[in-house]
Amino acid sequence: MMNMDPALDMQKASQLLKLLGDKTRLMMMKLLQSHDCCVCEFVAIFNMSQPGISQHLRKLKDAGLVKETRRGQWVFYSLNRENEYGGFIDDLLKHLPDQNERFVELEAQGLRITCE
Amino acid sequence: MMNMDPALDMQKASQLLKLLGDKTRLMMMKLLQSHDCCVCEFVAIFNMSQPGISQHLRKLKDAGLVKETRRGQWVFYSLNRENEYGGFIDDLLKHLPDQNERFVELEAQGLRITCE
DNA sequence: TACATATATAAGTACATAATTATATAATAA
DNA sequence: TTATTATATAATTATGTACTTATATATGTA
Repeated sequence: MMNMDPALDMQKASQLLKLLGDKTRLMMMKLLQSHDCCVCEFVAIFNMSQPGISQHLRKLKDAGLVKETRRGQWVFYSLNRENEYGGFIDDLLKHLPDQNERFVELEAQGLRITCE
Repeated sequence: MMNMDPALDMQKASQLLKLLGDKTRLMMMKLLQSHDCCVCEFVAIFNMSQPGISQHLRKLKDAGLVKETRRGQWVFYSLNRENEYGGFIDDLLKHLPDQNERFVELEAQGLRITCE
């Protein structure tokens, strides 16, 4: 049978799984599947300090799973679709429950950043 | 879109990923996909003490991912195919490289336990 | 300019984790 | 029975991790 991730060895796979084996980071990835997010939105969603959020995002970025883009005073994070393990990650995330509700809540609180 | 694992919430998913985010346990699961294994075979495969192996197996068992069966003096471990998160686990493991080579090596060293 | 907002980094801390060695338990063989 | 093999558990230790608060940096605004 064809191996669809020839570069995904045990070492790399376990690193990725460890990274996603944290509830906050896993949910960040699921959220980013539907919307880009800035740091302050994550701070509003998770019950955690801003530095805590930034540190989780840094780990995801270091692993190549997300990208950051500054837009004005905000830094937006998005999935890195060019990541070589994207197929693995997608296959994993598709098993998780949709989190769009979180964005609806944000909107309701007026905390959604649109940033023209 | 249908969610195929209605019971797999973020909490549970991150627990499972953390469990598999260890190289030894991840490889154990991949090995068990093709062959049941007794503890001493794992000890021969991994460069780790016997208690270390037993402790990893315990965690996999506590999470319901594997089952144990005593056969004579050996305790064999196998995948728990009735596990409610089996679909998630399978989807994950299918991305990993086949490990049958390890069993070939074991056989060559005369360390494979067949246990009639 | 000075001030406010958004984000990142540094430092510290509590806790979790994965390994080890020592020991206990269970099955088998002599 | 005693000894041997296989496995599990207990105790310990070193390291890693996920937070926190404090501070630095960068952007935007008055």
